[in-house]
Amino acid sequence: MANEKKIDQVILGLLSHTDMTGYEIKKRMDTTLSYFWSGSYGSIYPALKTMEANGLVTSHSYSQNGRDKISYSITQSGRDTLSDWLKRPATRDELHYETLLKLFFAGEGSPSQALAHIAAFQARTEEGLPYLTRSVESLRAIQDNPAHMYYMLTAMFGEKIYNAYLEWCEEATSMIQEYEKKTQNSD
Amino acid sequence: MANEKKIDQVILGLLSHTDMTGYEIKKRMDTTLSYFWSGSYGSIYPALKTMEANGLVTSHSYSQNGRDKISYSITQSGRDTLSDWLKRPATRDELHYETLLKLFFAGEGSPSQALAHIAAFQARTEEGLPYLTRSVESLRAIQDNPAHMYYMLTAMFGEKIYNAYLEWCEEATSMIQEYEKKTQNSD
DNA sequence: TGGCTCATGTAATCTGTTACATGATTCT
DNA sequence: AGAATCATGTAACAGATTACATGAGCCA
Repeated sequence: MANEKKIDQVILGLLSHTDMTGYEIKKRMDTTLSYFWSGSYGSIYPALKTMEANGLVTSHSYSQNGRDKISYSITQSGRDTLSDWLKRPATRDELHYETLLKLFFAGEGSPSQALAHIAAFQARTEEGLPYLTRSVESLRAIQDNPAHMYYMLTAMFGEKIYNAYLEWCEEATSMIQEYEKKTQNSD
Repeated sequence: MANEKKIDQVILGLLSHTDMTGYEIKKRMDTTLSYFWSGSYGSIYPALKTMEANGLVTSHSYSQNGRDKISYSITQSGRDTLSDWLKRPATRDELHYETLLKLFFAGEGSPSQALAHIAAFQARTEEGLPYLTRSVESLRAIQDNPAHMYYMLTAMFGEKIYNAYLEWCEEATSMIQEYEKKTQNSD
């Protein structure tokens, strides 16, 4: 009955803001949503087809700059579906930190490997943080629209945990380096 | 060639510390690893069977308190597989925060719904935090073993981000409440 | 006695990724 | 000219969850 497929809800949510093509939806996931959601073309395009067949979205094809595009709009039925989903409590948050997993078992490897995993994680985080900081700043300025407040809140979440990541990276790195110094082990 | 199936690596990692039954592996995931990994019986038991067939683990059945158990041990081949995996960089961390998703689209719902999602997230976080704090404290005391340092580092990670979650929950809650006051909207 | 936890397991299903294919346009 | 990006899409596969089944022991 109730549509629980998450990818559908994400797409409906994005379309509730503005019309988009499948390609744009993917891009949006890779930027605005990247710190709390992800999805591939292989899930987006089929989901759009299915939802159109079910009357949750409509499409119209057009050409822009010589490129063929298919833009999707949310229907009232789609809005109702999204609204129903928003009413229900979140079932759970699915977090799979491969980095943490490798660190947890790092006793089977070497300290330098552990340091490398942390450094890679740190680099990725540092790369993503400026985008979040900019988002928070620009959204703080425009308080016209309730939706903008919610965007800001999620961006604030991202900014906060990214900063927590970076703090942790520094602490963890120096603890492992201390340990290396004490044991004088090479690998 | 190289075994990339994550559930296999998690199990090998746990077995690298000590022998365990499938049931114990599941329990461990739900406690020690819960803030960065999860898995179900439906993935654990079949993985154990397959890995036994491939010589990565061995099993022995016994009875304890009248209960039949199957305990698994990691083999040298299993350790090699784990070690190979630890050498390779983490491909990516998969984070799916359903809570954030519902908040991002909360403009299509009501402020009270948004507050409810945050409150539920806060409650779950508050429930899990004491376990992490205790883990960090007890692991800080025993610095005998490199493996313990890595456990502590992951627990520290959990503690840090859980505290960041809670800070954010308070900020987000009061911002939404401010907004509600300004607009005097009921839902 | 009834309900919960311990303990193992399977089948159906879901959901999604990866890798590929296609072809046009824009950038260098 | 060649590489990268825009843009859509599919097929094969991977990986995991859910729901169920079974049965024993423990607690109130």
